Amino acid sequence: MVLPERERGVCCPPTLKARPQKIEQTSEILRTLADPTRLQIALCLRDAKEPVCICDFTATFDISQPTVSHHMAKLREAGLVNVTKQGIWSFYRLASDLAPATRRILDAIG
Amino acid sequence: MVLPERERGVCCPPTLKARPQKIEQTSEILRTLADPTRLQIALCLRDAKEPVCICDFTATFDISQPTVSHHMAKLREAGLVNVTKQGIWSFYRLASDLAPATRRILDAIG
DNA sequence: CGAATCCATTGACGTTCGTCAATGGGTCTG
DNA sequence: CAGACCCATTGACGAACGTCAATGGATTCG
Repeated sequence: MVLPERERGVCCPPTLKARPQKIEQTSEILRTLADPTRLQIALCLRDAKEPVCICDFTATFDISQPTVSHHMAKLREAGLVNVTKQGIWSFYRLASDLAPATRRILDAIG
Repeated sequence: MVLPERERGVCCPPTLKARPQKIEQTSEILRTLADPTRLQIALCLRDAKEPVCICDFTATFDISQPTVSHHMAKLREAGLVNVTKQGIWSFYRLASDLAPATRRILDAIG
C-alpha cells in the first residue's frame, strides 16, 4: 500500500467537499432520526399507505403521550413530517415536500 | 383522501416491521454520524482513496486534538472505521467489513 | 539518553436530550 | 352545559454528549 509522503510535523489537510451549511442540515436530519422511537415512527410513516394517527403511536410504544407528542414535534421541526387535524385526531405523514437528499437517507434504512 | 374509519377510543396500532435489535443498531449508526464533525470525517474517509492520518483532521477542524481523538473513538466503537498504526502516525479508513446497510446510509448522504 | 512529535485516555464542565407529571386547549357526545 | 377524549405545551430531572486541559504512552531523531 502506497502512503502519501510524510515528514514529521507535515500534514496534508484533506479538502472538505461538502459545504458547512449542507453538513449542518444533514446533521440535523440524522440527529432527528437517531432516536430509536423517532426512527421507528419515521419508518412507519415511510411505509404507511395512509396517514397515521397519534393515538396509534401512543398505543404502540411504551412511552407516555407527552413524550410521543414531543417526538412528533421534533420530526415536524426537522421538516420530516406533515400533520393534518381531523376532529380530535391528528394524522401524520411523511412531508409532501421532503428533500430528495432526505428521501435517499430514509430509503437507505431498513 | 380517504382516512381509516375511527371511533372514539379505538386505535389501530401500526405493525412495526423492523426488529427492535435492528432498530437499535441503525440508531447507533445514525447517532454516530449525527455530529457535524464526525459526519465530515466519515464522508472524508468514504471519498478518500488512501487512509487518512489523524493529524490531518487535527489540522483541518477547529477543535482540539483530544476532541478529534474522541470522535475517532466513537467511529471505531460504532464499527465504522479501521485504524492502522504506522510509526507515530495513525491512519484511518472506512471499515473493511462495513455492513451493507451502513454502506447504503453513507452512500445516501451528500 | 533526552527532546520532540503523534495520539489516546482521564477528569471536569456546560449543554443538549429523552422522559414524565401536570396543565390546558380543542372537539365531540350525552 | 358537563364530561370524556385527543393532543400540545410547560417545567423539572437525570443521563448522555461535545469540548477542553492535563497527562501519559509510544515512537523517532539528534
